[in-house]
Amino acid sequence: MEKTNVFDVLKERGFIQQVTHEEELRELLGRESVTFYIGFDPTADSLHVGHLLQMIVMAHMQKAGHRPIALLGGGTTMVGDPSGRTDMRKMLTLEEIQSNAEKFKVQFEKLIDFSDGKAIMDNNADWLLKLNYVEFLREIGVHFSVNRMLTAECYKNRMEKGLTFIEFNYMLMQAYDFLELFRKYGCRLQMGGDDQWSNIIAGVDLIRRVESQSAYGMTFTLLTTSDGQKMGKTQAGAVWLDPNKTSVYDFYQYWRNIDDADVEKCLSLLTFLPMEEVRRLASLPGNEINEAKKALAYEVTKLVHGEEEAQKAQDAAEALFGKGGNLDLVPTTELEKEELKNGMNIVDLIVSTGLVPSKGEGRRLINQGGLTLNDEKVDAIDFMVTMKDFKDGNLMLKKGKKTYHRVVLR
RNA sequence: GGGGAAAUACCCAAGUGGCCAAAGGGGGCAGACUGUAAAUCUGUUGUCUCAGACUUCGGUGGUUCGAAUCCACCUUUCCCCA
Repeated sequence: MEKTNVFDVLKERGFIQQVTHEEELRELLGRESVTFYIGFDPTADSLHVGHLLQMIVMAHMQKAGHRPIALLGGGTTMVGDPSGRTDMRKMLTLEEIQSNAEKFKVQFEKLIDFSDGKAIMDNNADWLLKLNYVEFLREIGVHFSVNRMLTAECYKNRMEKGLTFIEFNYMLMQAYDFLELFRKYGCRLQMGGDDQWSNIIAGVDLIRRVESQSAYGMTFTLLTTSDGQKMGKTQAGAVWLDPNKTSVYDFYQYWRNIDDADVEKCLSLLTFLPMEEVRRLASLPGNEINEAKKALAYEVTKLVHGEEEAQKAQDAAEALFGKGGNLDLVPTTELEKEELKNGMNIVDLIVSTGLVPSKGEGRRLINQGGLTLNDEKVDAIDFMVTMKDFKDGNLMLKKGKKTYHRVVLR
């Protein structure tokens, strides 16, 4: 059977947004093993859902026999990418950046096989931090036209809000990264989110100019909801891949609750389910679409947290919303028996579990009829919780329709 | 370097001496309707020992019985000129 070109796979699944030299690149990918890179700026101590998409692309590419380089932006983060934002990035210290980079590594390894040189991880701090300013300007700077840079999409909105010189340089640094990786590993292709387009073509042009060799760029669609919002944001902030920052249960629930309109997109971009299956699931009518959401939640959770955890999350969800099942992964707070001896005010309890951030909100929640304790609506803010409310040492709180929290006695 | 404008709650944005915990919108949360969806409608949205009290309008001082509102200085941002 003829091997499918990974280019076509990416295209069919809807990843590709923009490509340089489309025909040429497709042919190259079909012909030989290509080393490519995607950069990740360690601006936070965990990757999030937006990065997941990029990791999945790397995995698709690796499966097709290409060699990924996950480039940690230890150097570029010192400067800050102005693309896609209207304000300046917070400056991070070198220590913060390096510590974040370490955490990224662990998360990459879940999706990408770094054994036997099948994939590479590098950090641009290694070459960017020791650059000599004048040399850099003479070698790299000469190839950039400011006039042209100013017309780049990524600087457009910054022209109104203000752009500092340090950020303006980001593009040169990223272009230089590509050149460096080309020289070091023969890297021919840079991929990234669509907001990286300007930076990517800068690198492609630089290699073509300096080395007179062909280099390519490709961007993916940004993960957005049907109404154009960036996906992976909740009221509590980003959805993180680190289970300590976003619990596995919450992670599962995030996907389980995705809009109908976004199900197909997510399935095709964030899972490895075959496209026939994706289409079948996405076209389920009416409330059967929930099956697709379950599949999505399970698959994505499995990719990030492993099969066992995904199963537990699913069990927990079944237990809460359906019947039976294992409650292990439901968010839980432990309470000392001592603390309940004289009863505990319900408002204090929900604040201490983190279900609500303040007592004021707790009272409001109860007054509006939004709190349920063991399937019974709590109707008084002075309700006292006592030992009697625990069944087998368990007490189940529900905020609104679907936020559950378990309290167990120790 | 010179001139001008601005900083308000999660975000945008009104408010120019007491009636301001601060309009309006967005967002969030909850209720109804549902399919753990969307849309829609309703309520709510500083903190606390919620009757009442306390802390908020870039910062620090000042004027005043009383300041988000007036004054001084500081910080930051933007615009125009060089």
